[in-house]
Amino acid sequence: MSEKLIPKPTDAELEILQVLWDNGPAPVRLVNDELNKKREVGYTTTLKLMQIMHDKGLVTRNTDARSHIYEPAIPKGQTQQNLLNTFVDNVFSGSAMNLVMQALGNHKASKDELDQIKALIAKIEKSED
Amino acid sequence: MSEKLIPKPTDAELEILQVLWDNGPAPVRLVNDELNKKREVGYTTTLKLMQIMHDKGLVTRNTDARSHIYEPAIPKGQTQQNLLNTFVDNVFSGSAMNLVMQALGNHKASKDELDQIKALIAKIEKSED
DNA sequence: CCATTACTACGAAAAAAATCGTAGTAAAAT
DNA sequence: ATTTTACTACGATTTTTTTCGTAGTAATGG
Repeated sequence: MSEKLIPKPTDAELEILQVLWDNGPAPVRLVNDELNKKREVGYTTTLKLMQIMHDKGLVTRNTDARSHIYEPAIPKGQTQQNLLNTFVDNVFSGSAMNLVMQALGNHKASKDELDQIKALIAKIEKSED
Repeated sequence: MSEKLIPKPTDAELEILQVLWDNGPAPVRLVNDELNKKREVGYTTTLKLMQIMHDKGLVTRNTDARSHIYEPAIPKGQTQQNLLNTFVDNVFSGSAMNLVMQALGNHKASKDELDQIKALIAKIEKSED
């Protein structure tokens, strides 16, 4: 028991998680450098955020070395799924299908991608018999 | 010039927009009643938010009658699309297909829904020749 | 009429999120 | 060994979002 509830990451926190997912475990310096490729952020801002994320349980860290190494506490896919569920509720009144239709309709998908989706659908249909 | 940029609605603002989209143009009272079916919110809170939304250009209003009638300034589908784009960028690194796959994979879709998607895909494929 | 009710306007407080400066200290460089 | 550099810690500020109280006023009912 005492399952600690890990909160939904905020937008700024999500940016940091993206860097960690893409680059693997990393120190603040690297994360901050990555963020600064997109927009200007102070080092201590990033540091503070990552410390907060650690408090919240969004990341774990190894403090053996002087520069602490952070990594996501929750796998990318699972976090995406959580955020997706909330988003579907908030924006599409809970209808994932509406979201899919809208996403499919407005982003142009390549033939490969469409094939992938068809394959996935086929798989779902098969497993549902 | 001076194209007024309409900002992304916040979460609380989105709840209000949902009510307006579902119910059509409505006064604050109705919106607040609807919100209170889900959670407790004070009337003046809702009023203030809707006034702010009006300032931001998210809603228009008719002030002829004593109780002002609000309506969304932007159609539901377009707002959903905007939010979807931001969400895809933030959470799926810009890949709408990844999002679709995840949404399809984890929400169980009914046969009808899958058929709808297949039809949509077929349509997309046809139009792409 | 007068009292009650139902609105809007608006300031301001409370809460949540993001940003940064300063202090302290270990490591590295000279 | 002294200076410079590179970190963490942490308080505090700023910005954004959400919430609400109070005041003023038009409409409504008795």
